[in-house]
Amino acid sequence: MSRTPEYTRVYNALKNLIADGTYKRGELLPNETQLEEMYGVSRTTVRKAVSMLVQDGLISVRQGIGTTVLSNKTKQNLNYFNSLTATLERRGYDVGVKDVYVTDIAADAFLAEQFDVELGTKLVCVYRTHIADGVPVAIARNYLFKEDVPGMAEKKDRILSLYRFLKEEYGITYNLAEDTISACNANYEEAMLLGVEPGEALLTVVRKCYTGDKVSQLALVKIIASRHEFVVVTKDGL
Amino acid sequence: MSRTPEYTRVYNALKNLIADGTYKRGELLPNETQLEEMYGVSRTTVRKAVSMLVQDGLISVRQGIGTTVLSNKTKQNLNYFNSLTATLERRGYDVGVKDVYVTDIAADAFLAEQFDVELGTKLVCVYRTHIADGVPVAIARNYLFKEDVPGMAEKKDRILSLYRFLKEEYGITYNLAEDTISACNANYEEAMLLGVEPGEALLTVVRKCYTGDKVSQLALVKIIASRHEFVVVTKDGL
DNA sequence: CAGTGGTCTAGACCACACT
DNA sequence: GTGTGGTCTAGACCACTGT
Repeated sequence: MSRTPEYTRVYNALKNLIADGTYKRGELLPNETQLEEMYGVSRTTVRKAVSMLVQDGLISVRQGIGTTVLSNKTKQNLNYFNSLTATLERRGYDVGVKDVYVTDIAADAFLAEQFDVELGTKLVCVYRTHIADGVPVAIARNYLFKEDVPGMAEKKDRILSLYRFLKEEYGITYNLAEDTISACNANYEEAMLLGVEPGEALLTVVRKCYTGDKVSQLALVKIIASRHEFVVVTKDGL
Repeated sequence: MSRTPEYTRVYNALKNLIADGTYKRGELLPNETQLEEMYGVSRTTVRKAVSMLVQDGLISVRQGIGTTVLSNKTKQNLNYFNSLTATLERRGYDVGVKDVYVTDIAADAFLAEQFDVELGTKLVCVYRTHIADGVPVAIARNYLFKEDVPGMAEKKDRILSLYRFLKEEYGITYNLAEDTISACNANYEEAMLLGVEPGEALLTVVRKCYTGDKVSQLALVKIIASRHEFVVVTKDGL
């Protein structure tokens, strides 16, 4: 019961045992009672760790049968909310941004609705082009409340992962994100920035980040589809 | 403790109270102890129901503060795994399929790897064009094991929602799905089937459905991006 | 400080899958 | 029947937030 929860310890331990082949694909994990004993925790804690592995797509749990290993590859799936930078880094790319531009802006009708504020509310918009291994992969616009990030324009050169930057410089974190994923054809400007032909398919993500009950960041990201994909693991349902 | 779990009862009750405005946007829900008393259940059960509402994007939970209502709109988000048909129906479209074609096929290298079976394993492929309000929205290919769906070709006219069909005709259900979402430009054939220009952006979804630890269905779906989007709600993380 | 959610325990009984 | 995960309880203490 130290700083990190017990279920995190159990989760990491099991993830490692799956990664190193101690539990192989198609094999059953020890049952819940055995896991309780192995790690000296209660069933609640075991079940929390197991459900995290399910979210990772690493195991499958079936009542009456047991828990089987599906894969030994740690996947960078989007059930957790991660920045584009972090996702690309985990895939082994050398990640960077270029053409960072920070400007003040007043909320138009679209932004006012998204943030649920008055028209004209003072916002800051951060434009960036994401690079992986030297070539563009995505263009992003992030909108923030001006009052939340005083003096941001002067610090723009320090922005690589925006989420990390906001946390370190301003102590801003988010507890919930809602991603809306669709696609579009690149227009002329987007194509030039990304180095592709106009009309090429782009993945679009609109991300609303909540601090508490308030939308405190809105991100519009367009990603070259041939260089990126999202993985979502779901269970139950029809 | 009847057929439906208690947390489902609590979840639905709270969802209704949010939908009808008893708990309004920005307001706090009763705390966990109060909810225990209101519904006569333990804290574990309350927390399970609350976590389901978080997954729906309806509420936000903050330690030390409480549980606040974010929205009163029931969203059709993709944290639960649903068929395209079900999602479109919930949006109020009049849904159908056309050009259903069922054929036997032998696993090629790609399919053999996806299903983790030998090259040449006997599969069935179902081709369909999804229609909403009379116009095409998506084309889908679903691959199944031939042995799992004997005589399927003769029943093809009864397929509307494939998932419902498989459940009712063959008792097939899935306990896990892994969706990989990206985008592409429509080629000539796809454009003709969907009634769009070649090159138009399409959302692509590769869905692996698991029965236990085995991939038992693979779906390749291409959706007109301007008519569809995915919503994913996530919490925590960086 | 008081009040909130976050974590955890020990134990119980139910529902499902296989033999 | 036996063994698995699924649900649930009652209670405890920790960590964070605001006053």
